Amino acid sequence: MPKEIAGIEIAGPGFINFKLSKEFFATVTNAITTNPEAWGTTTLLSGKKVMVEYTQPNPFKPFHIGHLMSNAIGESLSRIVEACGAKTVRANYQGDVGPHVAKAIWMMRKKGIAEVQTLPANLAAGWIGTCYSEASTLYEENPEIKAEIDAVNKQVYDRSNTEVNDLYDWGRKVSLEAFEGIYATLGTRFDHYFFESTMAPIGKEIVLANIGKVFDESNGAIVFQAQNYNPKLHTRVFINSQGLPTYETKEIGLTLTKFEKENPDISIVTTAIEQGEYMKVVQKAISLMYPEYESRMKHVTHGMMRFASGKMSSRKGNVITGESLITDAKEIVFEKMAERDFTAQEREEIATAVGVSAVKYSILRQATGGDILFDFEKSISFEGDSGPYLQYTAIRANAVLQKGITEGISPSSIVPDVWQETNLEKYLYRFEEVIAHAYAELQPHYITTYLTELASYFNTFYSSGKIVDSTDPASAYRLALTQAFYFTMKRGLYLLGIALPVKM
RNA sequence: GCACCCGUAGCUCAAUGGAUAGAGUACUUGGCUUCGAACCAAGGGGUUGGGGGUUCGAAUCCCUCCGGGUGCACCA
Repeated sequence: MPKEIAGIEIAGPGFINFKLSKEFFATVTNAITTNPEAWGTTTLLSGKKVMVEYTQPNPFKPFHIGHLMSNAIGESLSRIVEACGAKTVRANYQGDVGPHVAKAIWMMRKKGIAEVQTLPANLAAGWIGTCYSEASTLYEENPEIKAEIDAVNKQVYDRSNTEVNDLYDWGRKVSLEAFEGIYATLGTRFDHYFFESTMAPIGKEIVLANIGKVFDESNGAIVFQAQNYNPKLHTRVFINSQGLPTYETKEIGLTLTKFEKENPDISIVTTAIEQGEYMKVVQKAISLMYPEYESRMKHVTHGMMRFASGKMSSRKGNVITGESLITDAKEIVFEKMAERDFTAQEREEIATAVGVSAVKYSILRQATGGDILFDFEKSISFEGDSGPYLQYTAIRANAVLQKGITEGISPSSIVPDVWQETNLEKYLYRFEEVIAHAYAELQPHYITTYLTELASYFNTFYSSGKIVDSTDPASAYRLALTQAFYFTMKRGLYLLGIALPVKM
């Protein structure tokens, strides 16, 4: 994807063997350092609106690792399309109805909520999640309890029991509050929250209106026979034989609501790969009714997080959730910072930024779609190929810049007469090309790989000699390069959804 | 059984049909009185699951076999 920076066409692959001119390096360095706000942007999606849906947790259930994966990928994609000039709209779709709710409420009622009602939202939500898990086990094992929970499920739907209503309202509110805390930790802010409870009637109306045209009756249910349009697809139920809308129908309601509300040029949905086939069927049905939406719907999938050697528990021995993963990562950062001189508040902020970066990096370092093999000690890495490595390198570059200021040396993009070109220079200019590539394939890991290599080149440059040296006239250019690197890394980390603390 | 995704160094992963398939990790060794060592430098480690084909050129595209994951009617 050839592109021009200040009139100079940039090269494609194999850059490292290309002989680039000093004028080229000077132009690139100057472009980055004089206008860092514009660096790391493209005009590919200029004037477009892109809606990105991700995370999708369920109130009353724990925030799972899958939600963490979807969040890391979705947030990064949101920022990447934004960098390509689009207006990004972030959406979250949450399952606030269904059997899981009834299970949790049944157990909540059994235990009583008087004591937990005063707890902070995250602890109360944790307790609700435990209620759900315990009830799920009983639901499978005990037919009488199953019947009781099914009865509660009906009450949740028709709101016929005040006690159930109160438990539902409180539990939903507390769950959503707790999720909000997690989003804040992860650096996500959603523009829209959609709920299954509201999408069900919208979708049902559309399905009923298209019976005979798109949908058919079969064994008392309303189905869509997708294989008639594409032999690789299959039949799915949209309204079951009891007249209740299934998840497919809710998805139709959701998609149409999105287009009606925001009319995005592109609508991206990030989910686990299990939804892959199902989503193709739903999108086919939508495209028959609304052909104008067909090319605008995109689905990005991620795999599961699998655990090495059967170690399915967190550091504290509990079941691993998305939340516990972050907590565990933070604890390791606290241990690493033990000897450093920080205030308590700094410690908390740094631990969050570095811990989250370690987790996000482990998700965003590989192509989306495949499973991630997770071994806590190895995967949450703070050395080498890791999020903290990138943060550390950026902070170190900034420390050099600060020293330049105290020594009174101003950066200059003019390349000295005697100068041995570095890989850092040869690689910096490719940043925007990489962003374009990441957008084209909806793959954040291109940026991760690029930043990791860039950091490595900077560290080599850094260790090859002093950057700030008032006796050396080349110091000004070395500072400009350092500055160009710093801006690029800072911007790149932002695109991955990783925060950059001022120190660590 | 059918469909989709995947198989690359001991392990975890990269590689836009293009040059000697690269990183990290692990292992061995060297480097902090310096701008932050969460760092850097050096070393060994490969029949890209097997076999065929297309191409000037294949980890990448096609066929086949083997192995793994996921999905296939009233869950989400």
